[in-house]
Amino acid sequence: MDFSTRLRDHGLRVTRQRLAVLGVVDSHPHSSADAVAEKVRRDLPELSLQSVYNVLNDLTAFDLLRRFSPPHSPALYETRVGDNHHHAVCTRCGRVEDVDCAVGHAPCLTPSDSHGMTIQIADVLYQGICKDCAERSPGPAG
Amino acid sequence: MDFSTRLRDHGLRVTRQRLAVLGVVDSHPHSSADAVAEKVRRDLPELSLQSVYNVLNDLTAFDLLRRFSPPHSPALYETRVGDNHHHAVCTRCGRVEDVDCAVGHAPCLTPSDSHGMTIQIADVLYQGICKDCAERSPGPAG
DNA sequence: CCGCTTATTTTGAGTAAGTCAAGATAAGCA
DNA sequence: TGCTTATCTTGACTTACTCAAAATAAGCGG
Ligand SMILES: [Mn+2]
Ligand SMILES: [Mn+2]
Ligand SMILES: [Zn+2]
Ligand SMILES: [Zn+2]
Repeated sequence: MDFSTRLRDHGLRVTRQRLAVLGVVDSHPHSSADAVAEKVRRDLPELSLQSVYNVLNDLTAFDLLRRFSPPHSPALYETRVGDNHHHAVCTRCGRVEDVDCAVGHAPCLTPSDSHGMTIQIADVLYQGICKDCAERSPGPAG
Repeated sequence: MDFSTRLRDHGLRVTRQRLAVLGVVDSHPHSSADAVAEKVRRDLPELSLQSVYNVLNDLTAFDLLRRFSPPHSPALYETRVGDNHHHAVCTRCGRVEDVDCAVGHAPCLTPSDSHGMTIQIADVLYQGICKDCAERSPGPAG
């Protein structure tokens, strides 16, 4: 189902700004608001940064986008929603990779004890050193 | 082992500021920098917020503290390090609870495929509705 | 297609969280 | 006790993001 249809299905208006943001996030997963703005402006130079934030927030609320917040980084966005996949972040260069759920189907949604909380999302963030950074300087973490 | 010893073991100086911050974080796990500053100032009124950031950053780097960054929240700190435990955050009230690793001992450290990255930390962040918030208004997520 | 309604975007200001750098202070050692 | 330099404080600054009001334009009824 294309983005226009999905927007309409939620009662949201189909605007150039929303379609452009969705297109950029779709082709550049794990982009920050700034990065999205910069790329969208190649097609839509007059796009305001505020609109990028508006669009990202609205579409995240309606689950057309997914947001996650790695440490030392602005929030990142992707169109891959609903599959509870995880992320690995390189602590040296910030590189982000998708990681499928470790132990079969969404096991992370059933924690051993959650103090009576009803869990809806499990965001798993792996932190480590990516291959390139390890080759560049094989020392310990940093 | 007490905090002074652990500081010295890393070649770090033992200062009132560091001990006070460690004490507050220890008795108030999952505190933000602001919250730490406010509580430390009951004993050490002249403590600067910049020093709180300095101390939290330095001690996190030496693994005397652990930091994590829930969405829509400043970074939170705790003294419970090295056991790879996880966190559940209420999306309504922000409450944070510790959650032991779901599937035995640190399974989260071995993701199915990490694109060649050497994983060192797995931060699992469960998001949901806490018991109190659910009782207050039992509707769907918020 | 036209005009209306109101969601969306833009503009401009403002805030929260945290960093950077220079000088003052004090921890640890001789 | 005095020296060295890590640490702390002060003050300015940045980044990431929010808030509110005015301008624009999407979608609908005619
Ligand atoms: Mn992803
Ligand atoms: Mn904890
Ligand atoms: Zn890397
Ligand atoms: Zn709650």
